[in-house]
Amino acid sequence: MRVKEGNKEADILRAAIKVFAEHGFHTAKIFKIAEEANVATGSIYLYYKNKDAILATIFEQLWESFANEIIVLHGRTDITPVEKLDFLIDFIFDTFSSEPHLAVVFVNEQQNATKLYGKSFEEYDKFLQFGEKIIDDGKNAGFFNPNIDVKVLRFFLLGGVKNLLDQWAKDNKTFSLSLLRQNVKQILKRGVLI
Amino acid sequence: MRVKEGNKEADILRAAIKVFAEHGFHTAKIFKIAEEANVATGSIYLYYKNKDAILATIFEQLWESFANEIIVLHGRTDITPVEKLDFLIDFIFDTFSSEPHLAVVFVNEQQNATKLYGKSFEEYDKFLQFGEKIIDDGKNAGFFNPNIDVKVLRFFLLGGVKNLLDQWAKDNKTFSLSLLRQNVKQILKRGVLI
DNA sequence: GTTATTTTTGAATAGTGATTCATTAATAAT
DNA sequence: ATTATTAATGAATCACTATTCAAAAATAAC
Repeated sequence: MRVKEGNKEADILRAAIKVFAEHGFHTAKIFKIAEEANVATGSIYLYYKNKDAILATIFEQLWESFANEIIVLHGRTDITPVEKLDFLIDFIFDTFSSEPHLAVVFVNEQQNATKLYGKSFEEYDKFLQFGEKIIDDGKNAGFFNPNIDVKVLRFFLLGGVKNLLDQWAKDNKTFSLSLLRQNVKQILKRGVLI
Repeated sequence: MRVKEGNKEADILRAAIKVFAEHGFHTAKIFKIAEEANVATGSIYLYYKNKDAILATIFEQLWESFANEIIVLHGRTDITPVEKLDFLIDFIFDTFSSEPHLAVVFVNEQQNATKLYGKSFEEYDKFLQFGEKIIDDGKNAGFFNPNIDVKVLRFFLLGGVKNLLDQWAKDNKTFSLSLLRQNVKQILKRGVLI
């Protein structure tokens, strides 16, 4: 009996992230992903049902990781809601700075991914839900301005961070990510006025 | 001699914005756009070279409008840089709230549009460039915090607003846009802390 | 009413690339 | 060494849809 060597499933996913980032989901060729993963075209279908399933897996894993992190943060009692937001921003920046291709896919292919069913929705919803809780806690504890709508903050922050990371990844990482995240935290907390 | 009736070119563009918003650029069918515009499939090619060209035109027109607005704002001497930012946010919100489909296309198809050459780059660059100028002016005049990187602010703000509008459009416009824009302005200026 | 000119149509074409599957390769078991 | 079983291959298939273009329709000019 023959046995599997290496981890082709992971190789393919890694390759797909790269190719999706470079070409976009729809213009990315399965052939190119196979090449990048050092497998034959057909092998991809041994590990993934089809092209859509590859994208779905990328988002599933990503949102799962984000949801897990935010749930842990929400549960902590040793830090304030303000610090929780800080750590969340750190986590997002850390994730994408170690995988720039993933940042690009995350920003550009959400729409395509949204069309596919599955676990990704659950985890994404969880992420939003606990983000909302942290902000509500922050309001109740008197840290955050109660006039600011929680949905607005949630989407504005997420969208702003996503766009920044996308630009950073496309700009070949020329500007410093740590400056970037400092700035985001500052804008968020204090605004831009003197 | 036969003469053109109506404005098919504009009809097609309008239809394309709708179909692109609903299905995404790559899964949008030319046939569907034609149907939506009440023309035959082939007629589309009398007015646009190909599918790409339709998307390019959408972005060209949009960025041209944004660039024009920001240039006028930048030139005004009767308002402060803070007010200029305010008005810019208003302009963006006004544009997209009157055309929700356009908001969705704008958010999701930028990557596809970026691949196409042409005027759109120029106008987009102009937009960013004058945005930068307004912020620099604001720093020099002592309104804005000089520690905040102008590129960060620019992309963060743009990304945040884009994401908000996208959610708003997809959410069938259930929440109030004017609340939304108030919140954005407030977060931007004062942050979220009390 | 006929002709000339321009617009519009929509079925046929043609290119593309995702997916399949018959074949080959590799290893384990005996 | 042989057989059984699973992994991997990649050329062939097949579905899909953007684009083309020959024909039809509409109007203007006379």
